[in-house]
Amino acid sequence: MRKLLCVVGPTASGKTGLSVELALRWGGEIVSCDSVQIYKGLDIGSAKPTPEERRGVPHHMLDIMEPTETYSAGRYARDAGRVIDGIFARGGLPIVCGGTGLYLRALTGAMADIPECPRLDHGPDAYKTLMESDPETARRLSPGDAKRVSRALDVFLHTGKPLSAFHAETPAPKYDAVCLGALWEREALYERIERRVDDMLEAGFLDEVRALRAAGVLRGAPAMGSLGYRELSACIDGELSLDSAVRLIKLSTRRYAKRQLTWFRGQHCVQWINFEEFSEKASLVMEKFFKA
RNA sequence: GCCUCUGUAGCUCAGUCGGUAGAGCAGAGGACUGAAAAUCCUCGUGUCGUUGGUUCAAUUCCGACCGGAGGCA
Repeated sequence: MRKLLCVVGPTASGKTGLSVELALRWGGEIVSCDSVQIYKGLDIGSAKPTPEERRGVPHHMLDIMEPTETYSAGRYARDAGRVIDGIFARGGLPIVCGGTGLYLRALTGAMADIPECPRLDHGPDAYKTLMESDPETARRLSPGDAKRVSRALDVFLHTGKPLSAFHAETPAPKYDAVCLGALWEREALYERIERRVDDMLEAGFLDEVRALRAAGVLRGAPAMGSLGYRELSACIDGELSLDSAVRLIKLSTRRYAKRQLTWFRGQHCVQWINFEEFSEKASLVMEKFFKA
């Protein structure tokens, strides 16, 4: 199984800079693993690397979707997998960089092979229905977890096969992921988050959201549910003051970082490295990476 | 200076007709198989401002003191 180098961590942990450093030093290309940077026009608020930040390193999986389109972990696995195989084919070093845990799992850890299933509205008794059609999945899920309950029903109704059955046939992983995690003390990370939100506003985040709206991207569009875009849309529509919007963005971003930490802590492939020591420790890791 | 109100969890506040207390928010932990920056689950011990008194027992009643807010001079 092919080894795949990944740089992971919570938002604002400095993944972008670290991965570019690695790429410059070892001749790599960046494959973004970020569910928001996928979208065109979501630049400032998604902290998409600018041309200067990319420092001439090729970046993939950015700006491939319109903000009105729906993307998915499955499509990411397919699209990014093709890009990575292309890099390998020409003898390059792909470096996956991003904080979207599910996309990374879909890419490296394999995902059940399930056909596209249209999304349906299952009404208030969705959980009860699932209990009858796929009790195994129902037991696994909380009745309040509307999205997963709904997804499980979509799969069952469209394929006639319970989601749990698909999961049981999940294929083996495609890559052997070697993940470097950018480690921060919680408090320091939260400070970075707050400062970065301020910087984003300074850089014209609000205008970016206005421009998207003006271009016809509705509030309900998939991309607009992202952190910051959601709150600033509410602000533009007069439902929030800018101050409270900013406060909310900081709050929900901190929570997001916490969830990412929970996710990546559970991934055993992650080697955590203190951000300050990253550059020096990377050599050792890379040496080992290339050896075996 | 006098009067009134007030002091309980990191914050905003409930409450205990005397038997050592609980909500919201913040925070923490967890889950996660094609919406994932999404979605969901769990978690509340704190000298009840300090100090005397009454009482078997005081965060609760009484007094003094120390913060804070307002009112009258």
